[in-house]
Amino acid sequence: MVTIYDIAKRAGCASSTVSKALNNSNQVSKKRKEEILALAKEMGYVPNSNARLLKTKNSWSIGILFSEDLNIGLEHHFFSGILQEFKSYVEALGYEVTFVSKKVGAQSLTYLEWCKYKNIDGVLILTVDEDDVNLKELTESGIPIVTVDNGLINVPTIISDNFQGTRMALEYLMLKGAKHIAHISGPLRSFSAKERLQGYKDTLEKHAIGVDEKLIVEAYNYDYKSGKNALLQLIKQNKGIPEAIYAASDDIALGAIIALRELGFKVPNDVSVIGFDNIELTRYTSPSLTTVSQNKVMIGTEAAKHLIALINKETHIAPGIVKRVPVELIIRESTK
Amino acid sequence: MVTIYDIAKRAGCASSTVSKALNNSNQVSKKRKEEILALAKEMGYVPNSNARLLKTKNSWSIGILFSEDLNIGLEHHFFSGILQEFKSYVEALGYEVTFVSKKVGAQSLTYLEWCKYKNIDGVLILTVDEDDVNLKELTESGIPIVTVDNGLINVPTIISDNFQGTRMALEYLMLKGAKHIAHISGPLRSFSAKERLQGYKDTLEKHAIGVDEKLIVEAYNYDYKSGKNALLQLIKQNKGIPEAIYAASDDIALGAIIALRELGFKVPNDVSVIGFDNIELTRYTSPSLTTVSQNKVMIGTEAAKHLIALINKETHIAPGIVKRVPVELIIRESTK
DNA sequence: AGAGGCAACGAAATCGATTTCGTATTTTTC
DNA sequence: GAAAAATACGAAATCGATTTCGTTGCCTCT
Repeated sequence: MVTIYDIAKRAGCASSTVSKALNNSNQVSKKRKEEILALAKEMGYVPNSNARLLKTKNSWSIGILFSEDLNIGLEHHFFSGILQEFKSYVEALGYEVTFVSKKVGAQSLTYLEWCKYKNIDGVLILTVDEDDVNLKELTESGIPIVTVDNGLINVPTIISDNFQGTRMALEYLMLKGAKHIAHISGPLRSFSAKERLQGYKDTLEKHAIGVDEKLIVEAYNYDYKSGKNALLQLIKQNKGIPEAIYAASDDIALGAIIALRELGFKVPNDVSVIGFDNIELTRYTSPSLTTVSQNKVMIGTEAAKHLIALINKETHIAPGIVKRVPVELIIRESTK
Repeated sequence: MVTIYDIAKRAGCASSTVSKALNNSNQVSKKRKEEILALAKEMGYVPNSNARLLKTKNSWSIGILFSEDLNIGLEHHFFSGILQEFKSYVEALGYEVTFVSKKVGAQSLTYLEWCKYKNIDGVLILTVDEDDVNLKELTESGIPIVTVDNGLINVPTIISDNFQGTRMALEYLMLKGAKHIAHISGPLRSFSAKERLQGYKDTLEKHAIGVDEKLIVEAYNYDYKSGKNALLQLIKQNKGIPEAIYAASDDIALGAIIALRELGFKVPNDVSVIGFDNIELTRYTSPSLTTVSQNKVMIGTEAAKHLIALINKETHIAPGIVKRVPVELIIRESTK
């Protein structure tokens, strides 16, 4: 490993001069600079981040909190899509993105300890167990943090406009003549699931339609199987199928459609179904799915922008929802 | 930030003693150790990774090379699934996982420079542009590296058994009576696509069936649209449809099925289709897809194991394929 | 009792950068 | 041409850990 001392020796100057030259300080003459830069290149010099950061602190690195304790992995297109955009944005600014861990070698650390240990500049919370005892310590530490699609107290949050999306979905179904619209909600430990359920109730109310609790079922998870089970439950509860179903996610909607098909019902002829997410494949299913599209690109980008602003102290920590990202209704074949 | 000096002051001893106590050295008495540990906890001491690594080198961190130059993002279930497993495995051992970048602040670096700068212990190459000029420099640097599903020269590779998978798919179709089996290959710049194409030719040969070039088309990408286009091309080339199609990925297969349906053909009655990957939703499509399942869990885990072994020098760098991960044929409704 | 060995600790060097401050040289100003 | 100011550089401190090596005191053994 070649160091600034090696360069200094060959250049016949002090290491401090080399450091200044490499940092383009105006305390060193143009001639010297060029000479030192050339030498550094020739000798294959690469700075040592540890030595540098020991002095300068700010690490140019951002931690991603992606807890696997929940059943949501990186495979989940929604989160991985957001992460992708977030990563692109911050990397272009010169930040490294790294996963927040709980261990270093044999030693266990809390999230906060790990972040301090690594001198992390900021954290994006993607998924996390809200009851994790170590979470609060982190969110109250003063380290810049943002989160997406989450109901974390005191953390700036970027989230889709679940109310607007729900309203658009329901009003579209109403426009097409549906009177009794069921809702398969997401698991209600999820913040977005709660918002969509609330949006469902609000919209019905707005249209002077009473909420029929029998028309609401909760899916156990955001996946196909839960969608299937929820649909069976829905039918049992109502002794038949409603005219239309608004599901809290595409996976749930697709699961419900499969179940409907197995029971001999036709979508959309017997029942219309709307999902939420607009995952890519919903264009290709049969029938293709009418759904509320979440803007992963914008969510990821806005999260990045906000976090960077916090890091640069261009904004202060405003707990709660700092940005509602608009959604879009994509009309396809699963609604008539 | 509390340092070992702060602790030393309160404990009435030297900083070196504190360091030894924290590292459980046997050069310090049990009584002192306990006293210092207690103080450290009370004072909220967290070590400084930069100071530590400056002396000790090994960083306990592993870089992920995930180039976005290709059209493959983190959303791609295959790669994100592998990453997920890899991450779990190495994090449990105390490694941090971080994305290899090309910038630090305003400064641009090559992959290798970045890894040296960060003192990275090892690298997993997930996706990368094989023609990137900076890639060779990295792979020849001597830093422990593994890659998956790739044809990188001189890099230990973990990959699915594409030959076995292809043979199983084709022999199943033959068993069901298909004589003329077409192949929609993946983009041939992809290593796996090449292997699957070769497997196709080998298997036909083994069964004394001549290879009909008209029955082979290359999809432009691993996605639905390319599958659709490839199918149209296939029909044009053959002035009709073959009895069966073996597609190099599920996305391609689904695209082909959509195209077939739009043209009025029934799957599997008019034509059988087999995919490759076993992405989760293929169980739920209509018809559900017969496919060759790739074992993402095993690929991710094996890649992790191999990289750790390289880091610990328990094995030496063996360029080329170090592990063929078995695949499995999942029979569903898209074949008759 | 004296030699040898061990346990427990501290002083100081070290890792590789950045940064402050002092000094010598050159340039500007009146 | 002398004083003032700007420029270019180096010495040394610093960041916060680890590690080597030397020193002390105490115990053991003959």
